[in-house]
Amino acid sequence: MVEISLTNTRTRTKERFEPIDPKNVRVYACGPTVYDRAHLGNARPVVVFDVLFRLLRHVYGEDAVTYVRNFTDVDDKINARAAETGRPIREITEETIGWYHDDMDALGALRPMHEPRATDYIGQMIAMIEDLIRKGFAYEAEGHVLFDVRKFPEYGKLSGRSLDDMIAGARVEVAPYKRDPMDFVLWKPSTDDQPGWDSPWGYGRPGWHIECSAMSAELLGDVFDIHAGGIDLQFPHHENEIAQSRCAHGTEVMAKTWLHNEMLQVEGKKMSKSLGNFFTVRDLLDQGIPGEVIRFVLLMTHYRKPMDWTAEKVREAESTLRKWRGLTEGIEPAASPAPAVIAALADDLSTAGAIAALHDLARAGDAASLKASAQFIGLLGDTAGDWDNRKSHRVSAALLRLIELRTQSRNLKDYATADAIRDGLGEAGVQIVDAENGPHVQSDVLRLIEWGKRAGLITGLHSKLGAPDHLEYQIYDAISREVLAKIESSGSDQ
RNA sequence: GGUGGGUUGGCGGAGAGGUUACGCACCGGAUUGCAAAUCCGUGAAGACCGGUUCGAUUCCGGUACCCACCUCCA
Repeated sequence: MVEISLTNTRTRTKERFEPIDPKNVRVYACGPTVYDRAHLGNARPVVVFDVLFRLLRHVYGEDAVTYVRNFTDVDDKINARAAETGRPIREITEETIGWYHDDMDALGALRPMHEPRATDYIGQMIAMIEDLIRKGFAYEAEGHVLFDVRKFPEYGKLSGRSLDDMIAGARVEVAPYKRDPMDFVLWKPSTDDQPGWDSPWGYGRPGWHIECSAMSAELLGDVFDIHAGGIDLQFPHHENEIAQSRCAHGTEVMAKTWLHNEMLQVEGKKMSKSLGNFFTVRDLLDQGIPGEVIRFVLLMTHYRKPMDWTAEKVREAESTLRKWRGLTEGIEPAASPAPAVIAALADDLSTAGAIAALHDLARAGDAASLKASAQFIGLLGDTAGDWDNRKSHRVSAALLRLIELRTQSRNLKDYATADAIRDGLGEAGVQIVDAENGPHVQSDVLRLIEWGKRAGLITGLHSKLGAPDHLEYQIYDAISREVLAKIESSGSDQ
């Protein structure tokens, strides 16, 4: 049996992972609030914990792992989006969930077994809140129900803070009805135009944190194996979840192991709308960066380190994958992934180590093992990386004509024209490569994007409404026409 | 102010108290009309200051700098 070790944020140590029940290993990951397209930062935990899911299934058996990831579909950001667009909340959340599935599927992430929506668990949340009030951990005040943090001495333990420190550094104004400034909302009143449900405390809606406590208890039990999420959720979200769940259930822990991934940066800076470096997964896919390449880049960096998204990494990932795809084309994958890859992943999910092991396999020429191992972490799949087989979609009449012209020129040893064609296309990152079986086109996605922007074919980054169709085709066609015009005009001069 | 994380060769990024990480880029060679790809090969490192040790990039202490969180956030 492979031994998995994981860095447990709760104990701040790397520990050997031992499931509570090896026949049913239970994992909960905090999912998205569904009001907009998933941005790249949302994708990191999805991909990282997808690898964890795959590893657990490998070690304990396909049917021995229960993986839950929620959708938060009641939230003030959603209300705001509804108010600003005039659309019904349900329509927005449904649409966003559909987008989320599309985008995460494109990254090769397996769907969890359960994807509960908060609004389907309002009853359980109300029951849990009643329980907390009954046990003296929560109180009602002015239509709100609040958790009384002073009743839970271990509050702050997960994030290593003391209540007094937090109060000293707090920058929020404190609602007057709170007994302690750090008390947080379990239930709050709704106005008629806000989503709400009838409750013992009147018409209202749940606070942010209670949903995860209610849903994880319902689907995984009072105590489960792993709770995962971004490090930014450690406080207050996870701290509050722990307080609610442990006090309601009277348990020593909520989850045995807590995993937190570090944040994502873009070109060395925090991704933010104001810096203009904010983009969604869909933006990248639409620009022609394959989901597999995005996945590879996300896996290049260990999950507990801040990861920087750079153009250079995209280029490197693409070239590596192209190489491996060439090496494994038509090869039947081995029966199981290489032990070195499993060993790397078992060591606190070292995806960078696993990639290094894949490089070893590639260098050794073990294509079957490379393919099996890469597929194990969601790479070199038949569909997820469907990006090298799209050549036919890109080829327009103008491009065909150019390729033909160049072949003719080469046959006539008119290398000046032949090279002018290749260099011209090269301007936009479109490359003609002479292989044994004839010329074919390849593209440098980043240069393609750059050229597309300059030519006005790509406008704006944050595409909420989906991409224009065949953006790549348009760029290919545009540069081809440009080069063709140049070649033909210089030809007629002679 | 509080809490947590980081600092490795041109870039990315690992492990291990003493033996080449690895990848990309670069450089040299083979191959190619030229490229691309491929193959072979050479270089190059561990923020700073102390300590422990026969020996530290790897352990301990301190300093500097960077980042995140403390407010919705993966």
